[in-house]
Amino acid sequence: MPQGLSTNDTARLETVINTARMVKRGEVLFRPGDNFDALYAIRSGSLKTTLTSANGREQVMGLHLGGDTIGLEAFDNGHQVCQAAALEDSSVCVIPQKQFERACRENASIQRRLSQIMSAELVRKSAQILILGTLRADERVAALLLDVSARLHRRGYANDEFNLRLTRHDMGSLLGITLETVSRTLSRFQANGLIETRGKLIHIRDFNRLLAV
Amino acid sequence: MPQGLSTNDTARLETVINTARMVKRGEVLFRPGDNFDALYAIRSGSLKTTLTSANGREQVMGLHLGGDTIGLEAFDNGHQVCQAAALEDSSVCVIPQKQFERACRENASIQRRLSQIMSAELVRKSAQILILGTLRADERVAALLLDVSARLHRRGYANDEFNLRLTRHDMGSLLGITLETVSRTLSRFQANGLIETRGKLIHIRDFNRLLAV
DNA sequence: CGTCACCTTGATTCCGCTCAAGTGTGGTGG
DNA sequence: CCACCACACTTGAGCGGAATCAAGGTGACG
Repeated sequence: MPQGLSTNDTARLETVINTARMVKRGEVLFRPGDNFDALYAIRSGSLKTTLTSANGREQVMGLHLGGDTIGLEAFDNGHQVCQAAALEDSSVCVIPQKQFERACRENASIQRRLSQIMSAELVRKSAQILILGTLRADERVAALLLDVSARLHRRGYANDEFNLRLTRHDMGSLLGITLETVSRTLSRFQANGLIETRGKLIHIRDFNRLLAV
Repeated sequence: MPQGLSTNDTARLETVINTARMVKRGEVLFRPGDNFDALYAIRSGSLKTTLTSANGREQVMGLHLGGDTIGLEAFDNGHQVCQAAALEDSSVCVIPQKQFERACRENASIQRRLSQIMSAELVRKSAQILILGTLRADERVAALLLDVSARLHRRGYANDEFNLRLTRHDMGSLLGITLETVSRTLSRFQANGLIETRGKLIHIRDFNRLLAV
């Protein structure tokens, strides 16, 4: 969140981020319709956001890792639109909306940073639309693995081995395919030596061939 | 754009929006990689935004009508990520980024309005992800027709008849299906009395059955 | 009035879904 | 600590919806 801010601006930001909150695995951080009283910056762990349509179908909108900020959709009409649930025991920074808005008003850098974060989220969603609109099943799975790998790498973790806390069902929902297709695709990737999996643990063995779809 | 702003705030906003620009049908307003020097508020007409992936597949990201603001993704890294092209002769307000940022700094209402616009765009993209991830072809086509209808209605136009300037190909791309499927679906809707079409002109005859997928 | 892009409709193919059965596996309570 | 149980995962068989391939038809514009 403080990325690109000076030490002074970061200090100002920290005055509004006074509380951390634990979210246990499976616990829901916010639901559609909740009042917009805070943004949440993920400190550790991972969450998924989901949206359920009128006819009851659930779609996983995103997988969110440490460093991500969630709840941004609520600026629109003052209410949350997604549901956010923890995939593992996680810790989030609570950023009270009122105080954060004041900070934005007083500090142009923080304000610009907010625009940047929201814009980055727009880009992320655009990428997801591209995946859902143009890729075949195996390409989607490869794209997910490479995306998670790159995001972890950017945060200083190993990029070739990680725990993907999503279930096969959630991965399928995120990618617009069924859990069976996800499972089969991962099995095939493993058979072809692209990856190794053991349950939720994923080891990428051949980045080039995974990139080549 | 000035929605929800006081007359004073609107006046302040208008000081930065000094130029209108015509964009002829087929003309490109901005491209991926262009420097972020302005946002664009659509005054009249319609545009499409598209994104082309590394392997050359093009995805229509959105259909943008009068009142919409485009170019918001560029806050992320200072460059445009989508391509915006006019679907018909259109007019857009040019909002120079530098001056707009100053206005945001000086005027908290304008700043809040920016957050709101970006958030609304996040919600719109979420809805598109939901469509691409969960709906079948005929449901997607129905969703598009109803979405356009509702947006026009909100702007005071008739909600049961409109000109959809997208080609079948673009509609298909937007919805993640092929142009043939779009064409067949529209024909079937017409045969069943849900709509009437004559080329790009669309007349909705039965909202209820269209809603019922 | 000819040309070109867009659209419609049909035939066939195939990718991913559905249905089904069996195999882990982690969390809980005895 | 172990046994159990619910839930998650894997794999197979068959089907179906949408893609692909193909062949006209339609309309806008110079």
